[in-house]
Amino acid sequence: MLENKYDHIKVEKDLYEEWLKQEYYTAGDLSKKPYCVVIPPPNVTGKLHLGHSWDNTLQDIITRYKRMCGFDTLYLSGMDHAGIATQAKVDERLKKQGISRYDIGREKFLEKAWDWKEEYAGHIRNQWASMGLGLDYSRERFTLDEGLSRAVRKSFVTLYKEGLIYQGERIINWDPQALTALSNIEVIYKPTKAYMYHFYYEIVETGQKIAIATTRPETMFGDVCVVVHPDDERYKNIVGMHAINPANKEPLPIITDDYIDMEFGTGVMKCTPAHDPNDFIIGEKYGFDKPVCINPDATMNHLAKEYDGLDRYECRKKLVERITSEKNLVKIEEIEHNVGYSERTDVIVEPYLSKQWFVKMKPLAQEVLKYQDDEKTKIKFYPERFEKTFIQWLENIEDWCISRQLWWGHRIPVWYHKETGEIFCEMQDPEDKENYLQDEDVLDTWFSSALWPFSTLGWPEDTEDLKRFYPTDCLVTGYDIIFFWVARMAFMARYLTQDRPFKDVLIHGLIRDELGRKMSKSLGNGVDPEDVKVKYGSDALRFFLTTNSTPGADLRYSDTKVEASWNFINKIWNASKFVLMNIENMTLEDIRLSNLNNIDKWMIDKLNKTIDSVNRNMEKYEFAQVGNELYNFIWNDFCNWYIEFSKSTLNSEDSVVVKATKSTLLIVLIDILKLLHPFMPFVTERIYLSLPHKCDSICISCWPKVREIDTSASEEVETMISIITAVRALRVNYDVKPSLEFEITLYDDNDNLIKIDTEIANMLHKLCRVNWTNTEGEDLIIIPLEAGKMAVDATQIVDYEAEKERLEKEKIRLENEIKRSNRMLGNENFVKKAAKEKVQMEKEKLESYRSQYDIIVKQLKQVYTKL
RNA sequence: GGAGGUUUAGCUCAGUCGGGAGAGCACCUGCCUUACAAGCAGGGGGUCAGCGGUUCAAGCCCGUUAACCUCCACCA
Repeated sequence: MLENKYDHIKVEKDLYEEWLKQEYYTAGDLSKKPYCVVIPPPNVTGKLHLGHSWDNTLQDIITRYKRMCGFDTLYLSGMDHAGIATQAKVDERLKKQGISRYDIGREKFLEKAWDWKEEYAGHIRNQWASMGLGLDYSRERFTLDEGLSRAVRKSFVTLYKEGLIYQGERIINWDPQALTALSNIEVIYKPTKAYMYHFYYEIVETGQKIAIATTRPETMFGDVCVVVHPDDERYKNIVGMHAINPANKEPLPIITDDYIDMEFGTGVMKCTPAHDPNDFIIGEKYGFDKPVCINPDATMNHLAKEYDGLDRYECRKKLVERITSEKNLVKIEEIEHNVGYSERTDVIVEPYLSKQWFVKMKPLAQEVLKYQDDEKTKIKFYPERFEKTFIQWLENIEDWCISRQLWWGHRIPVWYHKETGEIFCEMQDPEDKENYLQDEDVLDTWFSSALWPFSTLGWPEDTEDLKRFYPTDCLVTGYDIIFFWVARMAFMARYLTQDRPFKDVLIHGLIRDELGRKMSKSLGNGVDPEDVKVKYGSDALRFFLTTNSTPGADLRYSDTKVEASWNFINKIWNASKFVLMNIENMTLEDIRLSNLNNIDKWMIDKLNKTIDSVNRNMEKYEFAQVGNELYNFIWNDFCNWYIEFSKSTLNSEDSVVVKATKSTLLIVLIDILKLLHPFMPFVTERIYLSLPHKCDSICISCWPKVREIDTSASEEVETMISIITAVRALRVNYDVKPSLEFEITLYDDNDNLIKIDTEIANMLHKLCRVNWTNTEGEDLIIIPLEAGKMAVDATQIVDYEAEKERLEKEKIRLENEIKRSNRMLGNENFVKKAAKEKVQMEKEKLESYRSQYDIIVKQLKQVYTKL
């Protein structure tokens, strides 16, 4: 038996441990068709936030649904080492102990990092457990584990041998705090206040002065030339001459290139090949040196002469002061422009010339784009529009800088011969190791993430899991990491496995606070999922997260909406209690779908329609739609109507009638629990296990199926429902004494008497004290119903004033409807062009309105005589 | 500069095939009816952002304007 009150803490307790013990989520039933979702591996940097809860719940809903539909379902568990992020956390922890990672060295540092990983992996698993995720822990992977490291090495070696990974000296984004290179997408551009400094450069040959502007004066120590546009009349005379760099007094050759925008600034640009990507291209083109004047930690080097060792901004300040004192300052302009910041450390990124490893992207991207054209090989995006984002990025892709100057990560599998410098890159380490030095760098953390869907299944080994579950079926992730992750998995999978990594991608948005702001640490507006779980339970949180937005849209967290979800669960709890109280010890085996009365049949019919629609929407990942559907079905059809009806039938003396209704109650309840289970696994399991039948967990039960049922009486039941609604309204509108019984008659649209089933007539009497008569009288209130109309004996209803008001309102409504209908039918084009059924329907409507109108007018006349 | 999104009830959002505008919360009225007052019953509340077009018919399709929000690329 269920507890009297729904207590989410008690309900959710202990169930998860049992599920794991029974291995419900361990895939491997070879008699079934496979279905696979891999978890986007969370970073082992900290606790999971509400965004994870959302992401994971979506995956869990999909896999629970598929499992119940009879698939051998694998929801694969795993975590990400998150290179730079984790290293920063471990650094921070060491710093608190007064240690730097350089004090303890690479090996010791890595030990600390592994400790950190173990600790946070535990937290993460606890959070997964409290969310109820049906993960297969027997296959759990970590991006730095042995198998995945082999996959990473295999990929690197393969790509390297094919020439798709290369080492190059290029301008990269340098994080001067983390002291590592970054890829383009790890740089966040933010509008920032800055100054544009205009300086005079003296022409050596003529002594004249020209003005050149820069936002980063400290890089002037790395300048190699001055560039103007070849068509610029203003500077024609000085091309080929030299300008004195006011920073170091070196003469700079003046050259021309049509890269220059004559409209911008003074139309003259200084060129710093080692510190600006565009300048780099020019430097290459004309064969200039590329002097580096800034150190990795953003201090100046010897080229800056007296500023050697100074921080880049300190140097800027001092240099500007000096140039000003030398009267070479034209002006300082305050501007706002986009400045790149490191995604992880939030320091300003320095464009920096350095030797790094890159993945050649064009050929890899091309391959994905080709496959994307074919329905059979493409990755299908839900919603579709994100495919465009994905494609556009691939079409404009730049090479990917994959080396990082960190310790926590996959060490680049490249050795340099100590004498010859020759590169060794194989699956095995070099045999004469003592003659080689391994590359110090590690790989971008996204390199291993890019292999996730197949590396976790055993690739590069041709394992059973890989054969069975790959390509995976659905990937769920936020739109913010389409570039970071989805695109990279796509091209790695194409290249290394000659397949797509997954068939579908379900994209969701960002979670926001009540005011629509992004949840962030700095705003302190984050909502901790653990708090929500304590207050409302996981089930309520899950239902809220997955039924309150459409795919791809952002979601606002709302306490009152989680509360509404809780209320819904409470409703289910109470309805279940009612069913359990009334079925006594009836078991599943006692259920018979025979001898159902019309109302029972109507209920099953409604259930069938709900199952049908839920199935369609589940396949499309339209979970909000499913949620809405189930909410309406359960709260309105089942609780408000059927349970109320059943209270009367359950009192019947006829045991056949009682048994049929009990069967229906039980059938519908069980199916409701199953339909809801993917959304709210705990409460549905708790109730399911309380049912008097021998059964295993609802987790491994069968998804509901539509039942054959006679639906001929459904319409009649719908009519009954509309009669009850109308009578209730009458009682309120006319302020009728509760004891008063109504005498009513029912007509169809052609004024023919409708005979009503005794069972339904009895129900009407019980539920709203309505008597069924065929009397025709003068004093009738006519109420239109969905189908036909209802006449109520009004002799006992005294308030003619109210009746007049109601009728007048009704008259106006009907007049308008008739006008509208006439307009449509009077329109030749409508009659000619619209679908025949539509025209016919409209004609019938008009008929109905007219007859209703006539009655209302008659009624009104009568009412006026009474006033 | 390029791309995408949003605009529907007081608030948060649905609205699938173009064919009588919906839900939750909030609000008003009446009820402790033996599953549930976290509930039941009844009710009020909309120029579907503006303008134009296509169509017999537009919240939905096309164009345009406005406001807001993302993403991408970034210029000395």
